[in-house]
Amino acid sequence: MMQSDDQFKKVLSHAKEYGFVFQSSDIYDGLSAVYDYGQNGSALKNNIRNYWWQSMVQLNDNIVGIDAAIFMHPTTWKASGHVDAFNDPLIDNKDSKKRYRADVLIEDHIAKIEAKIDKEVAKAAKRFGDSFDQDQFLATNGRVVEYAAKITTIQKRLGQSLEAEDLADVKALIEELEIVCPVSGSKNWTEVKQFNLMFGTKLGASVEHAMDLYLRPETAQGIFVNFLNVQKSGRMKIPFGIAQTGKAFRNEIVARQFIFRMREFEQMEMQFFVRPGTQKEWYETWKEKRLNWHLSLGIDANNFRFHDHEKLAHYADAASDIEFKFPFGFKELEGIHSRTDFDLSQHQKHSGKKLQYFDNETQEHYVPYVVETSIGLDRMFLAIFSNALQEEDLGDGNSRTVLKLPAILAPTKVAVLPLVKKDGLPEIAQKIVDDLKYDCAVEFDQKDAVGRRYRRQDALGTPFCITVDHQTLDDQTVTLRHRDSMSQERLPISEATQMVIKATSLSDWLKKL
RNA sequence: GCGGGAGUAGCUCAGUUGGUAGAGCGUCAGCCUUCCAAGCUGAAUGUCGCCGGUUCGAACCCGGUCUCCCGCUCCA
Repeated sequence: MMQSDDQFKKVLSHAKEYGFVFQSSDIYDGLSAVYDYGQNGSALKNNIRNYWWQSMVQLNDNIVGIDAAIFMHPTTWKASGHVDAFNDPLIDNKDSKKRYRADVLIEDHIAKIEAKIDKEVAKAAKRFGDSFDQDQFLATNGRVVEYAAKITTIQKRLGQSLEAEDLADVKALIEELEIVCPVSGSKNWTEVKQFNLMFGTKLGASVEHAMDLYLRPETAQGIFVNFLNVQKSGRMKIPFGIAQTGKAFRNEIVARQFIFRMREFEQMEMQFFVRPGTQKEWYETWKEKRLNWHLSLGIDANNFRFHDHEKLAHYADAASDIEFKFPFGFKELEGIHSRTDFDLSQHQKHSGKKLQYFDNETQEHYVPYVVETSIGLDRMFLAIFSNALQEEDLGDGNSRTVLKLPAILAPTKVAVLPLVKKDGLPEIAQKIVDDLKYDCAVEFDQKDAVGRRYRRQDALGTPFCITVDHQTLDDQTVTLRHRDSMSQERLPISEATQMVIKATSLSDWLKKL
């Protein structure tokens, strides 16, 4: 645990020191749970996004990409369920310091009353034996009728209070029912507070004509509302997928752990539309495909595990997370969910537009089922970055800090270094840089001893260094130095540059998928 | 949001009972010319997170506030 904390701290300070991640609005003391990507971080993030996009959209001829707007029609969020589900009345117990959803607390109380009714019924059934008429008993037994009436009253009042957003009355109800905290047993409650997980804003310049909008809390809905547009204009045949990357926003009560849980974050999602009844096999297929994608980046398989959900959200018939071993433990990196036809059906209902597909094979219309893969780009960044950052013991009493990023993801692919700053070596090195920059991200560095420059590039994750020395003047060869092994090989300039270009181009990596 | 810890140079951190700031590394300029961070010379960088209070005087004491870390809580 201690070790993990230390590792996490190193990740934080390394990210800042080497221009990967800065806190947002740093000079104004920062903004809670919002981060900016720096010169190297944005390059790494773009590379991750690009690798995902290529392996989804380019490699699969039945998956296409879109880029939907962040603003969406407000009804979208009613249909998706976010307006209700992302709106929780919460209450704290001052003694146990535990937080509860106020409505759940009251519903638990109702469940206790229901348990009492069940008990009465059971007792009566035992007493009367075969002649017991349960319906009649429920309607006539004084105690049971009283309980039932009480439940109805509570439910009605809770419903009215929540509907009117009368939070004071919700608290009053909790007090009147003498609900105690399950942990402390006390009735020492705070006020009920409303937490809305969606960010609201206004469309329209004048206040009276403004329309309430939300910043999207997930990108998936942009895909669902465009289902028919894409299917028809792209002549897509089921099964097919729509991929999208983009920002989403959640007003988290608590956002922590660096870029793991941010208020503004980026998702990479693919919604795969399938014939009803085939969702299970597609779900399994995508679980496997997605894990393979992660493994293709060369990260140890022991850092990944599946976590199958036992408690499913109301829209899902299967759900699993790919968890990654972050410095603070195994946490969700990607979700693979079988979402049934819930989303499309909901949008069909709320919009009044048919969102159906005619299947020529089966000669029938249906609302497709959806298998979703949804990964957090920022989480992927953190996974890659924290896994790559290593303090390596060189065995001779020295150690080095090295960022072992997959070559295709590294912000800079190669640094070109003149061994010394004279004798025309810098000019040759600069020439190599100028030739290489059309093919990959390349850097020039002539400051300090060459060993120190190697270490600097190690810390930035640059996979290759090309060093120009005096021999280069004679025979046009250079030293190609490899980041991970620290080994060197002597090669003609053109061979060295071709090797770098090949090792850092996507195609060889994509072929492994 | 609650509880605990923390905030001093780019990074890691010192700073004695209150007397207006230091180190190492890094950065920059120059010298040296050497294939794995440690040679030489010189330099820059802080309103000690912010605001207020106590005091002749605050990095230090007190209050508030912002931010970060840990635990709870929440997590489609």
